[in-house]
Amino acid sequence: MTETFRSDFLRTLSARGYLHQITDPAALDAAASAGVITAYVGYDCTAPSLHIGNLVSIMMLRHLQATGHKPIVLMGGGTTKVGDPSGKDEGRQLLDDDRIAANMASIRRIFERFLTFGDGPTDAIMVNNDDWLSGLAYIPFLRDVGRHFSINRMLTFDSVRLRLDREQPLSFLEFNYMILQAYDFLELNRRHGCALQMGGSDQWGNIVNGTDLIRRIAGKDAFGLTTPLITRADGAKMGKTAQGAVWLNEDALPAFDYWQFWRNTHDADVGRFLRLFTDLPLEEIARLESLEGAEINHAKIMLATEATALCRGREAAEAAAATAAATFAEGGAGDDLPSFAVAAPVAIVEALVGLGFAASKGEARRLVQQGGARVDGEAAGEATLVGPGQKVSAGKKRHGVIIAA
RNA sequence: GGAGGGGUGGCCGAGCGGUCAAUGGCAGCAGACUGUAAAUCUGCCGGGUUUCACCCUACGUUGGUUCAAAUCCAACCCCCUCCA
Repeated sequence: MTETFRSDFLRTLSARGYLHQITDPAALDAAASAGVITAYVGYDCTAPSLHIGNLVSIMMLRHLQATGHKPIVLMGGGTTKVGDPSGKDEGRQLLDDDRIAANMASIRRIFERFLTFGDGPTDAIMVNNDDWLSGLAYIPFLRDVGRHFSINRMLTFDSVRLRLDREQPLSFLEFNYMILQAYDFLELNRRHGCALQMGGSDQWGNIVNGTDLIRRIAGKDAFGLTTPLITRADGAKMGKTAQGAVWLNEDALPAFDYWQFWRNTHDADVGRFLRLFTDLPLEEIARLESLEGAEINHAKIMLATEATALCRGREAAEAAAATAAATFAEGGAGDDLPSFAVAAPVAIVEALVGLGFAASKGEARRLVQQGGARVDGEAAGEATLVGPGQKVSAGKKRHGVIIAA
């Protein structure tokens, strides 16, 4: 996607590496140049927090708003009840309504960090597709919407075809997901004049279904845009750590850990991630990216602090950066480190488990035996006791402090 | 419906009566080297404990044979291939 765009919006997305496919690039560019366009991204409510994998699209909404357009955050309260079959071999476990509502409430908060909500023309709004999906009447829906979908064609979409090719079961419930998502787009087009749906490349099929449906029923043009799948330089899927997903919510992942995730980015990914996940100007990124050797650590610190500031606030980001500096550069301990409260000194093994650095005492013992456990920087033996005020480290990257109960 | 093959630790994949908590690879953890990077090398990698040992839980499910089963038998569940 290297063509030159006239609109700020597409120029920005293009320059920062967000573009994978666009249904009609020239027409979308013209529309974005001519006036305010309204665009949406849909989010599942399958977990209490979104994770790094959703961040690309969130940043895209941010750039959309920054370049003078209107973002809609669509919460998939209704579609989550169905489950997107894309890219999965097995049907997703169905969540009950309470769970979905709780997840949605928890997810909402993160968007306020990235977008400005309100009633103005380019203020972001948040809507829940359960509002229109749950009340749908089956027969009218089939007659109005269902008639526009060709089974023959749906069977050719990756999300469906891959399942069928592998002879994995695909329930009728899941088969309907793409129809509902297309209908969402139509509904948003009607209600809010939404003309663009964005998403990850795995959503292409679903998105195209939506633009087609709008053309057929409303007789209007609508656009779709997808981002590339973001992988790490070593090919691994991004955002997976040993502990699991990298969550955006503070209660699911402390700011310090979030900061550390970005700080540990591979050299080869730094430039790309700075463009995608921070607001830093491109010239500055080019400069940071050109640093070599140990110098590139400055770029990583910028990446970590800027990315954390967006998601958790500037204050939390600075605090995390300060903790990292105190802990790693000065060998001390920062305020953001995990802590474990004890009433009296305990065995090193207890402390390692208590701090969450080992899943079992056996694992903790192994850590000690291999010389990976340290107390205040000194290698610890199995007999070592630790008490309040001491710093306990597991390996070089995990540090915690013992506090008084 | 008939014939055959298969279900093993987070994943892939050996084992096919004792020496099996189960070869190997991936992932993960630690150590060395570094720059809190990558690559590389080394060690660890079910749980527990009073750790060179012992105990518990594990090889689809449930029973059985045996001093002894992931390995043999039966039934059941699920998956794959071919035939109808």
